[in-house]
Amino acid sequence: MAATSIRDVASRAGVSVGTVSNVMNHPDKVSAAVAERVHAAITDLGFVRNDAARQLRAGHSRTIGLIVLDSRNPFFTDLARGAEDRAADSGLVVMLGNSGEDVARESTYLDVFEEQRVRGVLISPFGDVTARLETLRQRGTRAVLVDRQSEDARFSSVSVDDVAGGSLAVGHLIATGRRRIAFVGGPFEIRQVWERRRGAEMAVAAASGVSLEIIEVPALTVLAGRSAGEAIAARPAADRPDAVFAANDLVAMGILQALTMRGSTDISVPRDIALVGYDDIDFARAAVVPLSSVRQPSALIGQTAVDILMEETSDPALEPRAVVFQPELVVRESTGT
Amino acid sequence: MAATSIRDVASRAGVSVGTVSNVMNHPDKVSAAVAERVHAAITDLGFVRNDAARQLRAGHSRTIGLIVLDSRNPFFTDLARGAEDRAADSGLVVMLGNSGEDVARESTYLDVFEEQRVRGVLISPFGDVTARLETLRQRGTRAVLVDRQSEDARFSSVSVDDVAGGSLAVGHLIATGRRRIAFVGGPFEIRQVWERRRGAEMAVAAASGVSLEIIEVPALTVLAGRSAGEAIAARPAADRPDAVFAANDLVAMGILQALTMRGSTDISVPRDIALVGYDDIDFARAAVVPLSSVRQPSALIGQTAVDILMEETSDPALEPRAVVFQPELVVRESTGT
DNA sequence: CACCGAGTATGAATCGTTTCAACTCGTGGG
DNA sequence: CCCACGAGTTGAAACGATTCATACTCGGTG
Repeated sequence: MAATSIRDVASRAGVSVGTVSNVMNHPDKVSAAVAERVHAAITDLGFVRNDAARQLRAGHSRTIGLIVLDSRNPFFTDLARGAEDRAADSGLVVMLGNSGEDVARESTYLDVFEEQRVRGVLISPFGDVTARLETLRQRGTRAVLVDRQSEDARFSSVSVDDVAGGSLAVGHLIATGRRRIAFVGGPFEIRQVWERRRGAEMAVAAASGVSLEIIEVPALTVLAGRSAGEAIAARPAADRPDAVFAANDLVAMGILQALTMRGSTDISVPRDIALVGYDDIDFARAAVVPLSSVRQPSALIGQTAVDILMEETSDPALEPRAVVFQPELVVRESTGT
Repeated sequence: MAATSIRDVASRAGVSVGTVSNVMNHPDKVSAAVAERVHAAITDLGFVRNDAARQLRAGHSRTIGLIVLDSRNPFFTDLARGAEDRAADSGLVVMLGNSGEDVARESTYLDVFEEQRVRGVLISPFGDVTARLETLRQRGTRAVLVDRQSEDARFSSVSVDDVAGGSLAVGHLIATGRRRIAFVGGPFEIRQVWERRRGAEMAVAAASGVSLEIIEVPALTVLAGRSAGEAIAARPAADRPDAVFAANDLVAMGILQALTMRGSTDISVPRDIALVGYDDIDFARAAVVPLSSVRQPSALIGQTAVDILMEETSDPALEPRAVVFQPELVVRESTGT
């Protein structure tokens, strides 16, 4: 509770508080001898700058807020990692908030981040937050959407073309001879889910004799995937799809577990049902049946988002811009032979 | 850039700043009529409290710092999730820092968190941080170790008995008839790794005719595991261990990938090599061969750590205490028939 | 010898909130 | 009719770092 302040340092070093501040923030304005003495005083007293005071004066903090849909999804931890690394380059820290696909939590995090006067917010939105982000901006806090484009281009965004990804996945299934395809995903309020589905529908429409069944799940989790997989396995063989495109890898792995773990009925992946996931998380390749998946440059998304945020905060007049990466199909055994 | 302050709110509501503050922090001290007017003014002006100013006055912030060894390891994201949830109950936010098994980053995060005057630090230490944490405490910032016990009981900790876990894993391997066991893990500066190894050694010592080989890896990652697995697979069959205990599930999954993916040599898990991991992450059960693992109550660790931190900050005189959970073996196919 | 300017150092003002002692005012008891 | 009391309200002080106009110091120049 010593609570040594800059004033204590000043008096011990025999200089004024302004000088101490200069030593720390504008070393060029200070003579070597004085700097030396001040540094000695700082270490002697174990002085640690109070960031709250600094930021009160500065008007903004040294942190970036990041809100993700699911902090347990490796895709988002990779994204966060990318953001964190890039932020560190600018001496910033990332505060990670997990909305868990819950509008209340999402909103709470926005509140907290605004009270903290974060440098900016990176958000993978769940609810309809455009209005909220608009008022945020009016009050001086920028936001960049991650993993999703701003529908009306009012905010910068870094995303991946999910429609293309969906087409890629289902196009591949069709090319390998599948005809009764199921899309497993949800909730559809998540735009990414919706767009992957749209991509799937486009691929189906472009082929002939191919059907697409939509199986909605309540969340993009392994558990939800397992339930969906069990439901599929419980059907008579003739009613089952011969291929499944899951909205992300967690769901895909849940489905895979359900299909492969039931001892009695023998459903083989990929023989009976081919399976494609989305995100290409590290664990996908280590799955029971190594999972084909649509790869997104997760860390790069986080890095780019931070870059854009830094540009925008240094020049607030900048027009919002949308960076869109292209996804890439990774074929493994779950759709192979 | 409106930067509406509490003063603006006060003048618009026709009251003093003290009253506005009371409306927000001590509603009981304020008449209903005035509270009403103040709330109206707040919404009219879109006032958002400046947390920096609040915390400057209060002397501490509303955040908790958490430093983990590897933010990509599901064990730690689960732990973080537990901490985050519990913190939210007290209106706090968790700042997540990833040391990535790097002393410099770890130290930087400690610096940043101290400047931010966080409520407390939860840390899964990598380097030798006791001295550092000691000075932190002297200056008023408490720390709680997570996933590791404080050797000299100077800090509270929430951990799991890693020696017991190691014994559990290797005991199980021995009980199922394995005799040439390998422990794959590292770096040994990570105490958890060291203790799991110790547990393994104890189990081996308690049996007869069982050997334990130590294979060191540079990090607890899938990649490191894969290299180790490849090295094992490259040996002549007679030189290979008949069981492997991996220091965590990431390493185990890497090993599994290496053993199962090489087309030529046919090594079967568990027939030729049984495999046990550690942490029982969600993905372990979905692995190529569902992975036996030692389960830790990850989220509970995070929750408990926050609880302890809250207790200690509200009563700084409290003696440090160590909560130790017991691990649990989960048997799946990788060590089964 | 007075004056200049570059190079340094000073310290009061400032950021926005919370706290707290002091004040106001209406009410009920004596 | 006065006083004491309590509930409600006020406004200035404090938190600690940064900024910036001001002041000081010296060596050099006209």
